[in-house]
Amino acid sequence: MVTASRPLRADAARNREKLLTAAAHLFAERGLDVPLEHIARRAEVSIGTLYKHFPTREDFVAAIFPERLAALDDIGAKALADPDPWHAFAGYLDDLYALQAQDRGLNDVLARDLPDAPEIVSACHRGAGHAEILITRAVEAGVLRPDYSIADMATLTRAMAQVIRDSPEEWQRFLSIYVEGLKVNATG
Amino acid sequence: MVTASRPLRADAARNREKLLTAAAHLFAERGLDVPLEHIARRAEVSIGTLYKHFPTREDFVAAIFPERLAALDDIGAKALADPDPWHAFAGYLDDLYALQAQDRGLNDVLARDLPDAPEIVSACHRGAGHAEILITRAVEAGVLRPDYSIADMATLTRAMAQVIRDSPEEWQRFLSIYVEGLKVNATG
DNA sequence: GGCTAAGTCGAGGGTGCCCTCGAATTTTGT
DNA sequence: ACAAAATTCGAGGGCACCCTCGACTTAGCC
Repeated sequence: MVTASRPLRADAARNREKLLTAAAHLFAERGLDVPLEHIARRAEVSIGTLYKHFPTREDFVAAIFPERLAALDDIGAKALADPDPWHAFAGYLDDLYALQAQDRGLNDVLARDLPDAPEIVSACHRGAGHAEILITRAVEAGVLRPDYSIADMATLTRAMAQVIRDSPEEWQRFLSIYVEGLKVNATG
Repeated sequence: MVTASRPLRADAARNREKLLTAAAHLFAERGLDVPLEHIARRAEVSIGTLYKHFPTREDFVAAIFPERLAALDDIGAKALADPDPWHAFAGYLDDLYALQAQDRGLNDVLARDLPDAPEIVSACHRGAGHAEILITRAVEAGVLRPDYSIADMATLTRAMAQVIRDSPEEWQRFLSIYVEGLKVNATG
């Protein structure tokens, strides 16, 4: 399936690179919805060339985010290595949203249901896998409310995306209140 | 300032009414960003006539929402009448977001900083006044975490707006978790 | 009925974004 | 150095939305 197409011509490779870094910057600064024309301009390349290399916005997303989503695995690994189930779980949330807060584009990727690139989907699945384990552990240790689920985390993620967007200074406080509500001793 | 302009001609009054109800429905169903052309179409009135009556989108908002925001006062009054400070506070939040969940347009109005119509602003101020009292009461009763503020509620409102938008079945659960985190016994 | 002010209409101009396609240009292999 | 292949370019067509304006219609008054 994947045709091992002959290498790109020198100028094409250069332009592809320029487009990629332009898109990476603009996504991070302005989110996933930047006009493609802005990307082309910033890359100092014509709009036609942009479409030659990346026929759809999704192609940009697929090229840029899998690498960034690797950070998710790091965060997951770090949390899984933590022997304290509560600290592991809460730390995971902190790290996850800190990541989102740094990158408007990533924030969009994780908040939307949309992005369909298979590599993105699988990265999210891996992330959900880690989260699942962290949740189970914390529940079994009796420190996390027993009905907590991945679905709740998905909802939280969309809410956090919004909070990060409109008040980037307050997301930590907001999260800490929510997390407080998850502690098992709080139930009742 | 307010010129007591002579009464509208019959057809004009009729059209104004049609526009208002069309806008009210569309705002509630689709949110504040519906194309004005859709409102005109639904009202069976030309786009020119729409602009005659409501030169800006804000004019629609200003005409429609003050009435709906009256519900805020009811909710506030109900909560203030509740002798249990915790129940009053938590009930206020429940009622407020239930209101938002029923009306996509209202959800937008309360989530955005934008809408500048003076009547909207004052309704929100009144709402904030009630909330302030409820917070103070609950804090003084020792049931609400003492550092909780109106600013936190504003953040919550934006977060809830998002949750309501993309998972209308889950906002109650989400809110209940958050509120759990606010109980004073939960701190620590 | 007829006059006039008030109101209605919708074509059309403006903007911003999307995407395509053929002509012009550049790289690369010989 | 040259031709073929690959790539670039950007004008321009499409679409959705915004808003205006002058020609037409109608309500309301005598």
